[in-house]
Amino acid sequence: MSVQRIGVPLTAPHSFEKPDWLDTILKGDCVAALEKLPKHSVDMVFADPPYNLQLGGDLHRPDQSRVDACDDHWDQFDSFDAYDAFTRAWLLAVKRVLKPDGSIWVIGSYHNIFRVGAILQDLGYWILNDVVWLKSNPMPNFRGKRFTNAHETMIWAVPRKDAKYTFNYEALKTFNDDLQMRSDWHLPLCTGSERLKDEDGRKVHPTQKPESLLYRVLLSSTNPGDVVLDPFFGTGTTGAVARKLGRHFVGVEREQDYIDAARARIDALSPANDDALEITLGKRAAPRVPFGNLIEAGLIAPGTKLTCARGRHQATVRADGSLVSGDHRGSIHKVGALVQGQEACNGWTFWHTEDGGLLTPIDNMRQIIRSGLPTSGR
Amino acid sequence: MSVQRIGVPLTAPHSFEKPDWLDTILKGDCVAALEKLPKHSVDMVFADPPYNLQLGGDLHRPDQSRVDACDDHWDQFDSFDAYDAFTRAWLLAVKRVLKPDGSIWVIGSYHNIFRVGAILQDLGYWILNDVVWLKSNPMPNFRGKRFTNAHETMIWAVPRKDAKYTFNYEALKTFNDDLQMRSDWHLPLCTGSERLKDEDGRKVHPTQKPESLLYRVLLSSTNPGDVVLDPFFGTGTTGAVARKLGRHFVGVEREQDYIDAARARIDALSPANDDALEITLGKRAAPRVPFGNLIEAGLIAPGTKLTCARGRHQATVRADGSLVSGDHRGSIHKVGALVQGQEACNGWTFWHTEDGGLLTPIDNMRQIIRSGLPTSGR
DNA sequence: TATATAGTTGAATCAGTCT
DNA sequence: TAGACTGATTCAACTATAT
Repeated sequence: MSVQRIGVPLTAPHSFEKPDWLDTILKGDCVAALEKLPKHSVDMVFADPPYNLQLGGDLHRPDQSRVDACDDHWDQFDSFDAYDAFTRAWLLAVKRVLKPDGSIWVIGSYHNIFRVGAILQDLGYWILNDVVWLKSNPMPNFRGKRFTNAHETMIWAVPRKDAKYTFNYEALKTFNDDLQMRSDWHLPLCTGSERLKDEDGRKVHPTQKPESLLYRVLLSSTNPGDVVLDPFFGTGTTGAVARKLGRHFVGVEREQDYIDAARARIDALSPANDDALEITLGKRAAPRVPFGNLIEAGLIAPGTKLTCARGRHQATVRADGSLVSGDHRGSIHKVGALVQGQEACNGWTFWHTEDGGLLTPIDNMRQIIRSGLPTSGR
Repeated sequence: MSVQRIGVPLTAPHSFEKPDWLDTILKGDCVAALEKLPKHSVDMVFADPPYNLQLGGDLHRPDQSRVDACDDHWDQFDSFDAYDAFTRAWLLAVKRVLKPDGSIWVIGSYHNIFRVGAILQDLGYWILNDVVWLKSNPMPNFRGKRFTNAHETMIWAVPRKDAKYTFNYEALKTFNDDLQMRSDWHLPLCTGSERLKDEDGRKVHPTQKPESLLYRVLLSSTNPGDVVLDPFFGTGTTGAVARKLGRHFVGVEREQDYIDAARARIDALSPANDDALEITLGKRAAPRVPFGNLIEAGLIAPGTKLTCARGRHQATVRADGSLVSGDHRGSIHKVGALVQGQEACNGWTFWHTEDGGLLTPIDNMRQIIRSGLPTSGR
């Protein structure tokens, strides 16, 4: 994978000086700072605005340790109206500096993304896709009160319906093993050595995004030499990936601590170093197929009897994918272990369905699900 | 572990006739039809509203065959304002008939889901999760101008912030091979024999949802016997799955063709038997057993020494079920917290009895009480 | 040095009942 | 209604320490 170099040829027909704001971080409120940029001067915008989380008291893990919540002042808003006004203001300011054929990405969670999306549409932006970032290692739901919040949503939009935006279809397809890139991206959180820490080992920013995410965003919707604006620059992930990919950046950030960290981070990079790119490529794994999927898919009905290969043990399937065998209840693995008096058991190969005397391991049905073939329905 | 029965016994203390609208499809506009239902009469709502698709002209595949897009007249709105007014109206009508502790699911795509989500919040609904349905076999993006649109978004919400909603956490966890269920659901489209076709082999409804999706929705947020409302009933996937899972349904639909198809589809079904509908319940569903009961039952004697799992902390049981450890006195939970210097502690899992070097959590004795096994008495 | 075990952590709108 | 009390609840990945 090769990368083109930055740089505008000095002899280009419309040559111009490199603007002084290019590859810098503007300090201040984003709406005010964006007034310093010329109209239609950036090719793409990546924005990670405050999510307006409305957290209650402290949350503790089952081991009693306290969750380090994002409770920073910049994430606090008095009401939805206040958040909407804020959102409308910065999206308008962005629209002025964005080129007519540029595009914008905004990331958010269910706390804010619906408001952002509706306001984007109200302001005349045209949504191209929503892309979901599926986290391979999200924080669990410790109290068991909801589904694990395992994704965030990105909206990709253009400032007008008929914009001729950049989309590197072939590059993305190659990147994705020659399959069209889908709207679901499986990537891990920003942890480990990539996560910026201060001298005391504390994270510098509560919500630093992984470079792998920005890598895909910039690769898909910008060209080398393009200018990428991030109005909520934070610790500069957008700038770091832009530099690695040979794109220009301009950031806006209010907090001096974040600016310092971002500046140091980006200055340490040399542009378009292929080696540096390697680490940004995320892992991708095939999704697991839990036993419950077979029931949903109609491959196994609640009430079905399962047996082991020798017919010694029997169990009945319940609606939630649990098995019952005598007094034993639980997952296919747990009940398989219990009926055998063993510590562990692979339920997929242990349990079988019977059809006319023919025993078939339930693992075979999992293969049907994985293959994507249509199932019979129930 | 018991299961509620379908239907209300006529002799029950607060007996009432089965409402005439139960398990029926109301024909007409959804706001008008919902006025026929009593206030706070449904436990859960699943809504698949029109998507407000704005397709400019026909879409063709590379081989020039026309894509059968969703261009039915019910899916056309003149503007975002019109769509918002429509959305506000039906979400308000739904809020009247939904029980205060019920919940609502709404499914949509990027065309409409941001407006729906923002209006839900504006109307005072409290979002619990957004759940993404990842399609294992989505329609490719034929023009290669965007990412393959491979998912739809569902919003799960309650009508007020402090609602005590139904969430079958343990059942879903069992369903998912003993891992808590996440907000990303990988499920195939509705195809094959499940997809309703007319005599000419054309699909009856353009956006028929897979039963697997509804199966998971109903399993997670309803109990057997609950009433599920679908204000955009279409060809009745919600009703079909509700019947299979021993839930009641009520649907609203404008098109007679859809009503006929849905009615025939549901009438052909018989509900699963009660045993198969039984689901895995968590500890919260079990009756409370005070620590003193173990003493009354003779499972533990006053004066017994308890220790933590590592033997670091010790305490003595007193006749009233309180513990003493140094200067600390109080319940198993309070003393457990005090000796560790923590705010809270689950005494049931913290304290252990010792027998020949073997440590056993006192929670095991609680299991004996709950199981109803005979104890030694006093 | 390699492997095993223990500890830490991540954008989180995270309890229910009785007095 | 506010406060006290009971007691339920976690997954993947990385880091530090121990063997």
